[in-house]
Amino acid sequence: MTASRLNMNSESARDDTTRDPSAISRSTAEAEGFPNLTKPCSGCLSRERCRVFRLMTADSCRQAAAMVSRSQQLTHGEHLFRENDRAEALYVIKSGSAKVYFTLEGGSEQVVAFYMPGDVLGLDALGVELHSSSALALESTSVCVIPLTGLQEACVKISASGWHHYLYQMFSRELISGHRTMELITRKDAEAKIAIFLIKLSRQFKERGYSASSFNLSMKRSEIGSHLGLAVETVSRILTRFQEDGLIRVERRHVQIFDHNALQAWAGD
Amino acid sequence: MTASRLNMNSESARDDTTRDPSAISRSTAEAEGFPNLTKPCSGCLSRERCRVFRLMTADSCRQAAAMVSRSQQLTHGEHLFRENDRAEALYVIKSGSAKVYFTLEGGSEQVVAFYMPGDVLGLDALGVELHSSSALALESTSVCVIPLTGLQEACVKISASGWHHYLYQMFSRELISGHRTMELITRKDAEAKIAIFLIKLSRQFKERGYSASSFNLSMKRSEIGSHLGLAVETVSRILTRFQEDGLIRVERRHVQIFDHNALQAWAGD
DNA sequence: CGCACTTTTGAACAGAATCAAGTTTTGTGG
DNA sequence: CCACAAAACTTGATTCTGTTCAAAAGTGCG
Repeated sequence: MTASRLNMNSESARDDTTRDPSAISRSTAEAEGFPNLTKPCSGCLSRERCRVFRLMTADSCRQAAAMVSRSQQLTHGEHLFRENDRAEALYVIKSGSAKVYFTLEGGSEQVVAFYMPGDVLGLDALGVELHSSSALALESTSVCVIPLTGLQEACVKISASGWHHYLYQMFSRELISGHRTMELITRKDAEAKIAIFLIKLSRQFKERGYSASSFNLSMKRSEIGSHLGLAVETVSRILTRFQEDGLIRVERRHVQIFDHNALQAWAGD
Repeated sequence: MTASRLNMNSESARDDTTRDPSAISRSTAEAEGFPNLTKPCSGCLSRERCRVFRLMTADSCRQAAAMVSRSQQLTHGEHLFRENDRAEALYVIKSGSAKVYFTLEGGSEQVVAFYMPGDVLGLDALGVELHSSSALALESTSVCVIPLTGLQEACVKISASGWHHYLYQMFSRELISGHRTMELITRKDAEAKIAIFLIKLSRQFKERGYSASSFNLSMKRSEIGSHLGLAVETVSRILTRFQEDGLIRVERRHVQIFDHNALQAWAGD
């Protein structure tokens, strides 16, 4: 790797060396001497699903030790950061889930997105001083904290090895994801919103090695509603309707998907 | 300026030297020798409203010459880039306006945002290979093209002077702006959407030195509708209603705002 | 066990979409 | 430069989706 690559797709970013387990242990071995963590990421159970880790090549992985200072545990309902908090770190979810939201004038809240293991939180405050949104754990959640000071040092030290590029990639993905959410919200059809929401969740669980057809929602109906621009009652009603039609089974927070194709049909129109 | 600052608000980013005209000419004089443009930005009429320029300190301003390779003219309806185009540059609008949108399955389009002079387009593709959206000029528009290759070189050469920081700042602002748009779309009230839209436009014109109470819309009603999640007819109806109530006067694309407070009242609820 | 919160369900209402013309504007070619 | 066609905008009537209001049932936790 020669120079910072501003423009590169994820395929080419995944060097073979990153996928080679021996390369990883080599890099972690060389990381000795960094105070906070001697074996960066190597002990992390969520390593393979971590967006940051997946983007790293062996070269820059070596530097991760300087950045990943600590792991943080959150219980259900605890905040990772709040609106107007000073931005201090990026956070990668190791296990559990979180919602990012902000408070509207009326006191109600707008859920921007839900995040799962491997997802990165806090990008929206990387370039500005304060967080403009709040992040709250929806269940027992552990996150990997990457302090901005450490990130800054790492970026300067190894600016040639493309750390910035990883950040740009994360930013772009976040922007695109936001655009898709806009599309989702603007769809007039409530059935389509719910169908798309379920399909997206299903895909995300599958990507993380869990069942695509049986999973637990970590968010309340009202949070789903806030995210999709629907009233709680509508969310509830449509979930019930989908169940009555045999597409899914919902019991409290547990969801089973029986007819993925039918869901996709609802999503399509 | 010592090191890359990942976290800094816009106030501190605006060094006094940036605001000092003599410092600007000094830096542009030093830029001699760069092939493409001997006086970077100094001849640009939109310099003061350019988000990129405003973020630059005198130090990094000197490097702009290497990056700003050319100015590009677009006529009404011309594309700056399209979905799935290879990402090649960032674009700063010098004059005119543009919409960023993407096409939905049904063939309809989702307008992500409108952009005015000084705004930066193309960030969503900086970290990935392809544009996920299209950008189209809504009128005669001139843009400043910053090729990614040049940007890349500049970032490597002067990584210590904070160019990356400017990009992060732009990214964060873009993300936050997207979140606000989500809020706008989720508001159920069509009147509020239009009122907020008008107030935002008014503010943007004012920021750029134009009248806040009399301006021309560069977008069609249908584009406003697509952006706000409303049918064309609803946009038209509400504009008419606002006019009947004496809040505004709309004639084709020309808008006059008579009662800003009343608009704000509609926006609030 | 009781209280608070979440979820479900029902009924009525309201807001915005849709459908359907009609009007105005814009653009194009003769 | 005018005539004609296409696009953009407006206006009205109707329909319908999803909200709101209301209340009950289920769940969880101290």
